[in-house]
Amino acid sequence: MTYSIGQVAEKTGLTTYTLRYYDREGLMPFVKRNQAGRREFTDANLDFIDLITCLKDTGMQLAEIRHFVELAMQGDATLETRLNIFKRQQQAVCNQIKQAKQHLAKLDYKVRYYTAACDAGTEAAVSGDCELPGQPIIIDNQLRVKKVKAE
Amino acid sequence: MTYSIGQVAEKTGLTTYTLRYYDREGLMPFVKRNQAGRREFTDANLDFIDLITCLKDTGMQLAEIRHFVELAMQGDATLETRLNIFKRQQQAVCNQIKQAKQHLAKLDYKVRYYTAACDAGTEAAVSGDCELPGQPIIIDNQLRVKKVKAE
DNA sequence: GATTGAGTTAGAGTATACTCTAACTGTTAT
DNA sequence: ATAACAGTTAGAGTATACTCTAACTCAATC
Repeated sequence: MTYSIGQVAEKTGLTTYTLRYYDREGLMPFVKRNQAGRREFTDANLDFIDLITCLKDTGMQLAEIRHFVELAMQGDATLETRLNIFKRQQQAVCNQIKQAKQHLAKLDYKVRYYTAACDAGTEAAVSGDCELPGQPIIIDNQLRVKKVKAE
Repeated sequence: MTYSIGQVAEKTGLTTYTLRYYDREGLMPFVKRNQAGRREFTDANLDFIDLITCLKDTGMQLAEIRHFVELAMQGDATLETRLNIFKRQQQAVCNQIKQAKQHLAKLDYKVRYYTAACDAGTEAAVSGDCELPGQPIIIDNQLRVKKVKAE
């Protein structure tokens, strides 16, 4: 079972332009052609494209990915180099997740801050340094624009 | 206390080129100039630059960030819009973390796979579809290149 | 007062990753 | 056999985010 470039585009979500671009950039030297010169992708090829996508999405540049592909084409002699590439990328993604969580903490604070400000009707009523996620948000009821309902 | 553009570059890790570029792109309309026309950054400005960096690092484009800055400059009338921007970005980062974790699972599998392959000396000895993280990695000792020490 | 150093601008150049166009070819349906 | 369609290439164009250069200004030091 093989797939045309259009079918692969559908399956992967990449455009045919992008797939041909990747091929030209040396990211897919394993894709065979039929007698008419058209690409015929196998299931193994699709798996490899998924891997390329994984590496790209985790911040690896196309040039580095091409390098990895070249190593993979050379067979067992490059096993250790490839292992190290994955170890490095693994570490990189761990750091990315750590950083993303820090960013998320900041965004969480901003949401709480702006929720309080919306509630009060003005930023002036909301205390504190917007940049300190740990800090409690205090509303100065004197400065409210929208009045609070008495209980 | 104010800081020159060079001091801000040191503090933030951005280059002076980048800081001026951001200013030109309308990301820092709040930065004041001294009588000589030089930028004078306040601590509040530094905090805002940190926020810009947070938004950029979580995938927001400079054009969107400029839009947010414009809203912020308009004051309380845009509080809700700004709240919604942060809510959307919060959700975006959650998804990014989820995706990164999936990528990491794939990379973890690759590391285990290549570790086994390095150990065996050849990929041929390592079983299974490299693309299925759940699958156990089995080594065919018949195909080993480096022999295992007998116990 | 000249030099050094850090700032200013406008605008050109670069890197990366696509994205599209034009001209052409081979396969399939009418 | 002709039209429609999906593929092919080389090469140009675009988007985004910087990155640098040139020419100039201002403040401080020798």
